[in-house]
Amino acid sequence: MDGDSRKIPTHEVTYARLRDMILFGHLAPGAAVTIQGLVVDLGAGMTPVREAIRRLTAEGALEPQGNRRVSVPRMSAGMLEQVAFARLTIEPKLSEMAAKNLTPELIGLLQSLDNQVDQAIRAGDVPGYLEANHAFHFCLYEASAAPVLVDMARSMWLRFGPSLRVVCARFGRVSLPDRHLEALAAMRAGDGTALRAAIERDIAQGIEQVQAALAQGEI
Amino acid sequence: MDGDSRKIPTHEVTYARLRDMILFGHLAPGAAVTIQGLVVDLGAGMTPVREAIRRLTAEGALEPQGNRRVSVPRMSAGMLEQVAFARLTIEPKLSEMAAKNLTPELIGLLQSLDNQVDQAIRAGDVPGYLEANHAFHFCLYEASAAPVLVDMARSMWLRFGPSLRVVCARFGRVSLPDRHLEALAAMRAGDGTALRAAIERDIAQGIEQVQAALAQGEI
DNA sequence: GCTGCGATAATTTGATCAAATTTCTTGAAC
DNA sequence: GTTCAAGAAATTTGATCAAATTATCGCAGC
Repeated sequence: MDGDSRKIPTHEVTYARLRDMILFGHLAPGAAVTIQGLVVDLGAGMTPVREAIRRLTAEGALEPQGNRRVSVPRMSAGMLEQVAFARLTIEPKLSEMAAKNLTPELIGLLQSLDNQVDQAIRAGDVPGYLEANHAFHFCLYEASAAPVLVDMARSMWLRFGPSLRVVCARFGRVSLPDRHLEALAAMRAGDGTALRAAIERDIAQGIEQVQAALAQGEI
Repeated sequence: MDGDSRKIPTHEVTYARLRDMILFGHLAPGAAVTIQGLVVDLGAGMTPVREAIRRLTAEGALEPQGNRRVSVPRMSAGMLEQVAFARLTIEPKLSEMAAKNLTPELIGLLQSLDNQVDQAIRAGDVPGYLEANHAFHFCLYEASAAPVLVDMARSMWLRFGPSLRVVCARFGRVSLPDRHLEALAAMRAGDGTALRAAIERDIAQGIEQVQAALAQGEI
């Protein structure tokens, strides 16, 4: 029962939980992240919490404030520009590399993940949308067999995460044409170049959302 | 006043020391990195050592072995390809961005760092060369005011580090034309495009060194 | 406005527990 | 009698926790 929950160490679980909180916009930009706070909230010991915070700080998901405090970074225009450049460089490349390794089974899995994305959008289920969208992208990227570049993409998504909560607030106002359909069509056709282009447009669209929110001072 | 030795926390110092050991090729690829070993070697407590290892693992500088041990990653052809792509994407971009912010004082500092590089090469001082070369590149990159991309570059250099010890063994056999001179000339001329090109060639040259060593089974 | 005091939180240590690896032993088969 | 292998003890190393220490911040008093 709880014997197998013992298999996976506490600091890994704690890391995963804190990471997902950041990744899916549950933590506001600028919010303080304290060790003792997380010890209480997550019910973990001090050492696992420390490690989770350190790891995420190293990944750029959290920001040291100088005076040994840590907080969720605020997005600025400059940061967004850098993240946009990195994402638009790395992720299309990953897509193209993945195209060579896609099997019918994997494409089927990606299709079902995209169905979950659509379903979440129709249901207005924002957390569900974010998780399914993340799963879709990284399921594809991991097929690239390029762990170094996937790590870089993960870091960029973590820097993006806190801003998602404001983008979510725009959901009602802005339509989201689904680039994933183009991507899936390219996968089935075995067309790496088209897949790359579809992913590139998908990313550019997401970045524009955040850029617009930023310009309107919603972040 | 001199209480500043206590100002900077132990885990930061420990992190910096371990990072430099990796960055400058003092640790062999595949070598085991144990907490207790570092506790003895670095004379630090267990918690600071743990944190240093976690941070560096998150940065890709160390590799978990599955059975909760960590080791220095071995470079493979696939890894090298990914690191090469990332470096050749990020670092020329950083150079071009930095070009806009270079002051005469900064160019002077970079010139003196390059002098240290030359001096170390002439003296056959390998550690000195590695440190000065690193300082030159990141002094330039930090002028870009793009901390996100600089972090990515740092991570790539850390993945490169362990391979440097074998590249160093080739020093006697291979000549190293100095691309830094072209870079410095471009800086003085205020030519961002030329600076970008010079740095790109410098990086490509370094990668070719490792590629050649890898092909000959020296790693 | 500056200084010292108290509260809060981070840092660090050392001890203890758990997991994994290595080594040693034992027993059976040839 | 020798060899090999399975299993158990011992050692090494990692994980977690709780207590003691130290730094930082806010606030009162001068």
